[in-house]
Amino acid sequence: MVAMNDKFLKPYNPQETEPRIYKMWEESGFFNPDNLPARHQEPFTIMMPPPNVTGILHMGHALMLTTEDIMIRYQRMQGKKALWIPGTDHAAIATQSKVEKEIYKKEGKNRFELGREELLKRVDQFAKDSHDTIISQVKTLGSSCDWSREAFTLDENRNLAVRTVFKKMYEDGLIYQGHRIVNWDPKGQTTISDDEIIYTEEKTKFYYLKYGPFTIATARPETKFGDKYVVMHPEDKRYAKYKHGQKIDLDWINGPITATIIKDEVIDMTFGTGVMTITPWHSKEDFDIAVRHNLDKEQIIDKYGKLLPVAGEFSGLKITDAREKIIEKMKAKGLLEKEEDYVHNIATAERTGGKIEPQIMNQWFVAVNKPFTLAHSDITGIKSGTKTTLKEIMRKTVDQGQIKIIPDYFSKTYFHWIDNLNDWCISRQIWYGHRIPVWYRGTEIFCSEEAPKGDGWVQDEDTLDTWFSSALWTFSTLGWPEKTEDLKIFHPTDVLETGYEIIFFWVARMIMMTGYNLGTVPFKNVYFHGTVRDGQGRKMSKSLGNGMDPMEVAQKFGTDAGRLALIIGTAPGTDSKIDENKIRGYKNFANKIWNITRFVLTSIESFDLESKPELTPKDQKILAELQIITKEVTTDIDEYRLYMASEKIYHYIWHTFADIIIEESKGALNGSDEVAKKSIQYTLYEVLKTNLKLLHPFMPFVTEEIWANLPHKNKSLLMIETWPK
RNA sequence: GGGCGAUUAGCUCAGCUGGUUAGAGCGUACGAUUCACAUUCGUAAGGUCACAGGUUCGAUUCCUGUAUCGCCCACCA
Repeated sequence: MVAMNDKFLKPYNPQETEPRIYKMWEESGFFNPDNLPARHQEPFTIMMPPPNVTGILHMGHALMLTTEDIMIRYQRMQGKKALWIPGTDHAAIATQSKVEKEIYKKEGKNRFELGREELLKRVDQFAKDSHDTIISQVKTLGSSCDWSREAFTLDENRNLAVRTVFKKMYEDGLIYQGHRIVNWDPKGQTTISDDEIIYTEEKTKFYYLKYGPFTIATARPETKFGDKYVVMHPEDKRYAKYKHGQKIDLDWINGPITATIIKDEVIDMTFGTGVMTITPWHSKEDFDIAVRHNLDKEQIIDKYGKLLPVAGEFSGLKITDAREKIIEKMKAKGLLEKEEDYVHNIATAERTGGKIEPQIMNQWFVAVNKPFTLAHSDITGIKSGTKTTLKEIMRKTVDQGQIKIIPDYFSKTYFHWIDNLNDWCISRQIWYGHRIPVWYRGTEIFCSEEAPKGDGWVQDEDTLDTWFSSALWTFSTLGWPEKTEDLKIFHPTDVLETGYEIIFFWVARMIMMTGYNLGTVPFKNVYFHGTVRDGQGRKMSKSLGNGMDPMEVAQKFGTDAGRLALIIGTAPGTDSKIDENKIRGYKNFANKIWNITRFVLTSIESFDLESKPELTPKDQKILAELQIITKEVTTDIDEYRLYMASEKIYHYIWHTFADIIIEESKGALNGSDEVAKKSIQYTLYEVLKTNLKLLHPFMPFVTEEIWANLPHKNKSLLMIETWPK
């Protein structure tokens, strides 16, 4: 006799169930692969892309965590030694600027008034609070990750990894210091990398200025004070009478100067007047021209965005204030020929919104094209002990198929980026982050993991780009540079699951750093998920007020429902839309399977679970079809088609199991044929059990709760049950 | 300016390597339901698979071009 738990008489209650089940999982210890039963030998690893400690999780995080949890739960049930390491990211600039803004709002102080030590104290506290919130949210979403191995990109172990890598690359000449043109953010008071720039359209004036016998066009007259080179294309017939290197005296903004003619092929003869003057200190293109012809470079704008003494009477003015005044003066001097309206893209800093002012500064860079010897290599196409470059590592690993990108078309984007890649500026003039492990004493310079002995050494003030430590994530989380057992077992990892928007920031740099430090790949597969949008396809944002809080979803509909709503219909790499109706549908589905269980358990009350009755042909057919579905679902998950797998299970449970199998079972259940009755009782229970297993990775809570209340003996937690064949 | 992707039922999308009547979910319409279901079940609605060519015995599915939309990259002074 089988007694049904009374709880099935009421509708499924996710709010009560989910926290209780999560606690049970945690206490079981099975999130940690070391505690799994002996059959779990072959490793399967995912490193969680660490959420920034800048706030709370959004639906994008929920999609990420759900996708990864499905993969991990599935592999765990497949008998893999499944490891999913969770963590958080200090997100240097993002976090510091957020805290800075708050302090300024409340106390009216900027970071320089506060001081390095005090600011770091505040940021640390903020990061800690934020971390705690995030962790509890990750748990609410059902993530079966190993909390005993949790990591933070700025903790001691990760810092050691960073220092170790820096030193090694410094000694290999792959990290170098140099006066080069960088993206300076006057608002954030730091450099940023090319990838942290966002271009926004700006309407402005385009001025045509008389420069001796020439007319030059510019949108930025305030940078023109020091311009003493005038550049044109060598084949431009209009200017054929001027010779390269020729000197010309002319009257400029603040009086007479001597200009030098430069001929260079980068000039576009069709744009403007085909002539331009250059400002090498504040323009990448101009800088390149200056380097090519060995020209002088002069700084015009300081790091606060103010004009330097070279601007004469305009010295000390902010560039925006100076512009009009300069134009007035030029007009008065008769140097302004005409002005036009003009729309162009200006570079702004992603985090602060500051207008980027290129500057020549002494910064640290990673050389991506410089050859070095890779001592040990498991990378296809690069032999151990041969010369290679970081760029080649990035290219070969994907090109040769050692890393598979899903969906495949993103590899095109990836290669395109690599082709245009320049050296990576890694130093930042902010305080929150990994401090550069370099010390100076007079003209001496010292780089190592630890500070040098002796007096008078001063450490470099700068910190590293946050992506530097992120780039080490797959191996720094496993204990590198120690040669740990974990590293041996779990690396390379199996899947990197992340958003396509960080393919360059993170994915490429992980490949580069892992190739360089370990001579291998960080992961075998990259799975990109898309952006989660609202029901109308708009990006969720605070200003639109259309954001959806995963915690509210969990509260209102249950995490399981939210998970399924995020996964079904979401092919890798494509954006997905989600609204409450969709989630409500899957909440009903959770209740549907709850009721199916109720029906099945009521129907088998007289059945002996230990027996294996003779099956009717009809029931044999049902079980055979179930096996086909099982195979299809398994293949879909193996090939990362989670959206298909989940939909198939959903469809099978609702429209085959409930609508057909159960409906048609009623006759036999209520009939007098004992053989048919026993047969369908057995079949119903088998179908239920298999479906719970198939559904578990997708809807872990409701399935585990039902499983716990099934009457058969010798069962373990559903999360470590064997995946059906 | 360069690159990538999308265009399939009212809406949101599937359709993997080309093949009999092109699918799902939601929505809509009608009907049935206190017999597992804070409901559920059944039935239905007639989409030139953006457009134009091509390859093929045969294309929504492959190729070329066009149009519209979206995303990414980019130093046009």
